Amino acid sequence: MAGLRERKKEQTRQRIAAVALRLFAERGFEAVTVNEIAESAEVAKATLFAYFPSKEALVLGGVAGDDLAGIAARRPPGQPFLAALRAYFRGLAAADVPEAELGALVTRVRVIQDSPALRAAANALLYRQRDALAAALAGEYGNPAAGLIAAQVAASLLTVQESYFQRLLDGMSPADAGRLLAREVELAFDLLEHGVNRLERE
Amino acid sequence: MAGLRERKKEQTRQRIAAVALRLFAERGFEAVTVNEIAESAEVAKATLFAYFPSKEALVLGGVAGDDLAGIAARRPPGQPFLAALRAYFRGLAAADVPEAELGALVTRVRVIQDSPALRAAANALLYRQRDALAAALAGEYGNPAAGLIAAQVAASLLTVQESYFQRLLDGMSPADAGRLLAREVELAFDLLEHGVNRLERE
DNA sequence: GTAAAATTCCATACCGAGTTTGATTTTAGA
DNA sequence: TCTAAAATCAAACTCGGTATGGAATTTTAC
Repeated sequence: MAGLRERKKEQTRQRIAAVALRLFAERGFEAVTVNEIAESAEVAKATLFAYFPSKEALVLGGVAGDDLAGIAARRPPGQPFLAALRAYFRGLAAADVPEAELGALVTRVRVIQDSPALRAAANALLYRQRDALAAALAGEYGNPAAGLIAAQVAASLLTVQESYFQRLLDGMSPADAGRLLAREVELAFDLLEHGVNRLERE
Repeated sequence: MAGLRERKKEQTRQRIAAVALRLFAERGFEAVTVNEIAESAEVAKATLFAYFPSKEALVLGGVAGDDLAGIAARRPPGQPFLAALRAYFRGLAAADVPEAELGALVTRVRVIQDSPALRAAANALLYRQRDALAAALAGEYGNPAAGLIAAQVAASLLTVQESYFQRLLDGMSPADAGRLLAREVELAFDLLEHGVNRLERE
């Protein structure tokens, strides 16, 4: 299976992505041209675009996002979908990031946040999540409601994620950021379940 | 004030936008080049880009979006902000689109919906709304909550708007679409105020 | 082990969006 | 009418991305 060809391809792919991320981190996404990346990675530009469909994909290529629709669809029968999602994100917040990966993660997040084009591309991933979740909920809630709920869920989770990453970028320790993340996850789901009115009363 | 200079600029601006929209409607956003548009409008490409910062702006230039933050900030004292927004959108849904503008509106919406690039650009406008609303609500709800609420509100209104436009594109009469829109506005705000749990009980 | 088939890679030329430049025209205002 | 500011223009340029056709490499079949 893993013939020479496959191995070399994987090496090349990773080399290109690593070179790109390093250059982006040094000088910013828009200030680096794909020609430079190709040159630094010692491939032709056409080869680079054979591995990655766009400049944005050099950074976002591996980012799949959370499979909201799948989590909702695979939940135990009888469990409300918001409870399933809450449990999933509670787990994510509790699992701390391995020290080894933290630096690379923060670098990548900083590169993304600093570039409007990358933020837009990341948002496009979210819109697909939203639509998939809406489809998964349509049977249960009917059609105008399912779309609204999915939109609110996706928007909430994006916001939670954004502020978590922002805290890491601001230099907060991963442990502290994780704790705040956990609280924000609970707040987000409370809000989704009970609405703004409930919040005001507290 | 409105000297010859200003009048000619306005004419040129509108001529460019009108030519662009016509070409986009005929052949699709990505199939028309800005060179063609400039040629058809009888201006140089550089002039076109002096009027519009991007190809997308040729379609979205006049679209400001609803000023969510302003509506929240200017509401009568004592009124909850969701009530103010609900009243505003209720008014929008009740006011029917003038027959004369309908064709142009539907054309523009179709062009936008048919183009990923334009949809992405339209979404970027929404993100600014979201952030402005979050800032306006920060004093009242504190910071993690205000961001979450603003995200839910913005996402909900986008969804409502999307399905309204979709119905117009599907050929539904503006009157019928308006009635459904009114119902969806109420649903969206009910959901925002009381959460998903309340919905399930109905 | 070797030849053919498939795949990968590269150099180059090309396209379209958007910017820059510097010259030319048009308008405003005295 | 004369001048200064503003608008327009053509042309060349940058950058992301695609197409092409051939060269190099790996796989596979014998």
